[in-house]
Amino acid sequence: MAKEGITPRAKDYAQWYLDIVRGADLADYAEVVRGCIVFKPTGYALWEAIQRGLDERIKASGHVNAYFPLLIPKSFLMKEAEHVEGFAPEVAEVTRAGGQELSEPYVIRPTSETIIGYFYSKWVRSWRDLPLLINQWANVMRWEMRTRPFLRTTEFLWQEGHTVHVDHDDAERETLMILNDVYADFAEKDMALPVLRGIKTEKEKFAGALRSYAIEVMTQDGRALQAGTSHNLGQNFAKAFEITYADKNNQVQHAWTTSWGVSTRLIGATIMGHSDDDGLVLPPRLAPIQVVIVPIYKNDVEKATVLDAIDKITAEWRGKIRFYLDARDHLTPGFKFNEWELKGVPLRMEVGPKDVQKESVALAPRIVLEGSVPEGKKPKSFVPQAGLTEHVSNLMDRIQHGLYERALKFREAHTFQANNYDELKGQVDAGFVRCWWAGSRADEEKIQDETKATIRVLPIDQPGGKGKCVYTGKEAHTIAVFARAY
RNA sequence: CGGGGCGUGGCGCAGCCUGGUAGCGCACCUGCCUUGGGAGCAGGGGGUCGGCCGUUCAAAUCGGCUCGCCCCGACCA
Repeated sequence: MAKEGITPRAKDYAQWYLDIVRGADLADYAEVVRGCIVFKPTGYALWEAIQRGLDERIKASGHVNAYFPLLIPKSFLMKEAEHVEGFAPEVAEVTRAGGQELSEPYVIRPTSETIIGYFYSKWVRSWRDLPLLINQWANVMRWEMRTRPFLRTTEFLWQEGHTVHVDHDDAERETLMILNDVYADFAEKDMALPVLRGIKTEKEKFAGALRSYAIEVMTQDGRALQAGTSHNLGQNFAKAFEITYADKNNQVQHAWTTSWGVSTRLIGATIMGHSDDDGLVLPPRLAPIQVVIVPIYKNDVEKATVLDAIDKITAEWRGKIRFYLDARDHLTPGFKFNEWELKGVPLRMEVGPKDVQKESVALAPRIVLEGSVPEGKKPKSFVPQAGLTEHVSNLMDRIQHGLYERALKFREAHTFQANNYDELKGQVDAGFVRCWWAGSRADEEKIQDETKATIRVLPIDQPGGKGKCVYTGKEAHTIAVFARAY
């Protein structure tokens, strides 16, 4: 039942993804600028919805927004050894401006720890200045070898939070609070995507961090997509940039910093997590258009009465339901049905002459809901106009929850337990693999060479107890989750 | 950056091997007619064939260089 021009997932998942991006009109390749995309209005509207949900949570937890320069003196990037090593290969430099060579080149920010660190060192003097809780919405640039719309582009949009704390524990609390109360909460409630929360291994952690945490989403081909990261930077950047404060005993201390970010990759996560062979599927809380209305009529008289009925029906929707009336005259209803399914609108409402007569409307959810008509037939139900606003609002909730449950079931069905390395090798192409782990960084690298899979996280929720390491056979106290990553 | 594939109206493609004034489907425009799951008919507009250089009387077609895109791999949010 795939739409024209949409490659079925089972045939070619990568091509399916690109077909959705193009078909739903989310982005255009910026073919004149390597690795970049244009966020078209629908794609950008998704980003705006993501910004709203996150910004609300970021501010509710005491942070404020600010903005730092796009250009960073190259020397700044060099100050934290591990950080340089991690980012050097992918930074773009500005060496010439104003018609002459610059005495010191700037780099275009790949992330802003360094320049923000410089300013924080000026702003922080006393323990009374802490915690310093600032977030920035910005674009960044990383010269990646291979790009993919939303998932990895040379330039991308994100938010990066940068905070300063008095000690390790306070920084750690912040790092975890962001992971749980901001990122995981947003992903699960607004994006309807279940996330796996955990700690990154040494091999996968942020360049320059003491410890990195992440939320990981499972895509429909069973791979892992890092959807957000939160880092306890320890005193590494505080030392590199001399962020110090006088404590209560007037002793000068190096501060502890954190940073955390999510990017336009979340748009890719939403696409990969929910969409199907008919096109994009959007969770109602994120959808720029929640209900599309398709009027049905045969002549001008019918058209007038139908549009009039729609006006009355939607009069009380403003501010409650985001809807759009597709009044294009030259297209048949059937064409519109398919087009809006491709664009992922959660609910379609049809209003025709029969509905006007019977004071009903036809409602067709984008996904099959629990307890409705099984696969094959597209579910469409006729409901009375009386009480419709509430009915539609309820449907939005049911679709939102339905999406979450569907994604969760999928993840559970594609999460395996490996007791030995052979099992892991066999399972890792199909999904997440949980196993006991006591290996080294070198062991992890060897596994990556042999299976393409890496440890995505050491889950925060550990079962306790002990077992045999999947690779070394040694006694292990930690469960790791392996997967192939995007 | 390595291996593979591909650049021809907005989109998808044919034409290239064997050089000779650029074609098809969809989309678009106009009109009629239709409209509860991708309607029909008629008329019409739109492309210096990714770019540059070369071979030739003549290049979408042959040769060289270059740019870009897609897939696979190494790097990454």
